[in-house]
Amino acid sequence: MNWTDERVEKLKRLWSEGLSASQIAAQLGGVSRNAVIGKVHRLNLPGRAKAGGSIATNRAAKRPAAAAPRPQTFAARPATRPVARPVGATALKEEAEFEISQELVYRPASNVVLPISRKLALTELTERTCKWPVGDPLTDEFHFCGCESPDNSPYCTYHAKLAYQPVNERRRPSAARG
DNA sequence: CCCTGATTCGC
DNA sequence: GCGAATCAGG
Repeated sequence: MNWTDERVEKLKRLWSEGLSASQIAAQLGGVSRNAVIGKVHRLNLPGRAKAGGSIATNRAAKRPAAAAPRPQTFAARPATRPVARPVGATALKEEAEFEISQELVYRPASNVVLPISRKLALTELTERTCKWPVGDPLTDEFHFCGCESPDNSPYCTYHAKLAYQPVNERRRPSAARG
């Protein structure tokens, strides 16, 4: 993944908007935050005052990302009857949930930077956009990640890494030692 | 420890 | 020029 003019411009824009290097790396895809920082310096872009400097800046910059629809817990509650949920839900929906029920609930790994979903519809996807589905296909909220996907990957860097992990497969509590 | 950017240095 | 490794800080 090389620094095309396009990507450099995006880098400049996001950097000037105050996104952190790791955030920018997530948006660009295919590069590490170190790569972003290195490039920023080579471009002689204005730095961030002092290292870690104003975290306030970073926090503020992050907010939009948080506001964006987190690729929220995308999977599915077990067949155990849907808890209290807006019952606009149809029988069809319940059926769908039943079929995919694996007793798995996916959540983003804690140490992974979420890309900001571009919320593309199916018809808006191209070969270069992440095709990771977000949300419930039976609602209007449903969309695709749409972030730039590196290489020939169908997914952005984040989703390609399978950042989603089944909660119940994470870290056994004890495995006691001694 | 989590995160941040800064710097170094082999490639 | 690039970016992993490392450093220094919040």
